Amino acid sequence: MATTGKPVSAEIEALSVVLGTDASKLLDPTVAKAWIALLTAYGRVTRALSSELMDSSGMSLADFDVMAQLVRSEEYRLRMSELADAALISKSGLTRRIDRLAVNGWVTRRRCTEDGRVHWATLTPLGLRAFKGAAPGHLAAVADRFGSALPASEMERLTRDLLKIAAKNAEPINS
Amino acid sequence: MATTGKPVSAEIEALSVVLGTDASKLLDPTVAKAWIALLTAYGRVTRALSSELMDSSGMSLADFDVMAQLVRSEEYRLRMSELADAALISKSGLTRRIDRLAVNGWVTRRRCTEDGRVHWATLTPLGLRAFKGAAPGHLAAVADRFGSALPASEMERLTRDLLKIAAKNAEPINS
DNA sequence: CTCAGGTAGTTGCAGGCACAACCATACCCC
DNA sequence: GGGGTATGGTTGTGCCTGCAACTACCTGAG
Repeated sequence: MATTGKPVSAEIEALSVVLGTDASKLLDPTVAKAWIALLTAYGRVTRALSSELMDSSGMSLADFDVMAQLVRSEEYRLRMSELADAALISKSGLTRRIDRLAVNGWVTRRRCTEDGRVHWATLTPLGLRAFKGAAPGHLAAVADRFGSALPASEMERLTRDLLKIAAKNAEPINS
Repeated sequence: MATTGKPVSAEIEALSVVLGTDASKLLDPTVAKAWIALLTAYGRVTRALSSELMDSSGMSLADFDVMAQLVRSEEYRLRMSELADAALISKSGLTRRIDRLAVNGWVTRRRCTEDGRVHWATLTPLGLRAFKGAAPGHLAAVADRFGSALPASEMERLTRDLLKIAAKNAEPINS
């Protein structure tokens, strides 16, 4: 997902005066702190990973995600919409991403002969090589910047908590 | 990245085949799961909050952050660079954001008389009213979508873990 | 056979982000 | 004072995002 850092939210404390009501009734300070921590951690890690990957391999984080999905697919190919769902981006976003990947020669787009609406995005041998070149460094960077911060047991708990949050907000990207 | 519903272990396996080495040596599956959970949770929550805030108050998440910083400031004003640091965005990003906020009449930008390099961004009465109108709903949305997913003790642990991750990646946005 | 309705994908548009180069001002030191 | 250097902001560029409107195509009901 993506890429460059998104906005980071501000402190929510000290708003009580302005709002005229006790802001802590609107948002528990404990929650506010956690929220800011999430935004900060996400922003810093993704910013760093994104620029490292771009520098080392010339691909964006989103490029990597898309190619990773193709790598794990049957025959290195997926339909556009499957791919969009798998990479958690919008259909239009994927169209443009595939455009760029195609320019690099990393992916081809071909119309499906059986169903003319469908287009297959297929990883090329060149794309596979690019991915192989990028993956070790990128995975190591994730391990370093994110994975090494917590012991395994804590990491598992973090995962459970984050998935609970994600589950509370389950809405498909592409409606 | 990849946030499919499929198990991460499968992903690691597929990568192992392609990479020719054991991918789990590059990235522990536990870490991979946590990383994907982080991306998913962040993406879903921010997307939802962003569109809710935009629909209800016509401001972006980043607009809200910037205005929140001004609200908590002395005399509702900050220098551009202070504000950029506080809102965790780049200087250029802030310049353009203030442009837009100024068009709405929510913020003014004035040159400092004592130091001609400095510009003060000041929240207008109109901006304050807009913020007051937006804040309760937005804070409630954060509480609902994020805060209600975990009990307080778990939320505190989550905060600690996320801050550890953030600390591992401490790099200023504006160099 | 045909036409309405659904599905797959692309495009127009509006915006968001950061980096690097750039301009203006201030400051300091000779 | 004049020139080098640091600081504060803005601009140029390029990439990213998603929604809504649109085209192309398939499919099932009549």
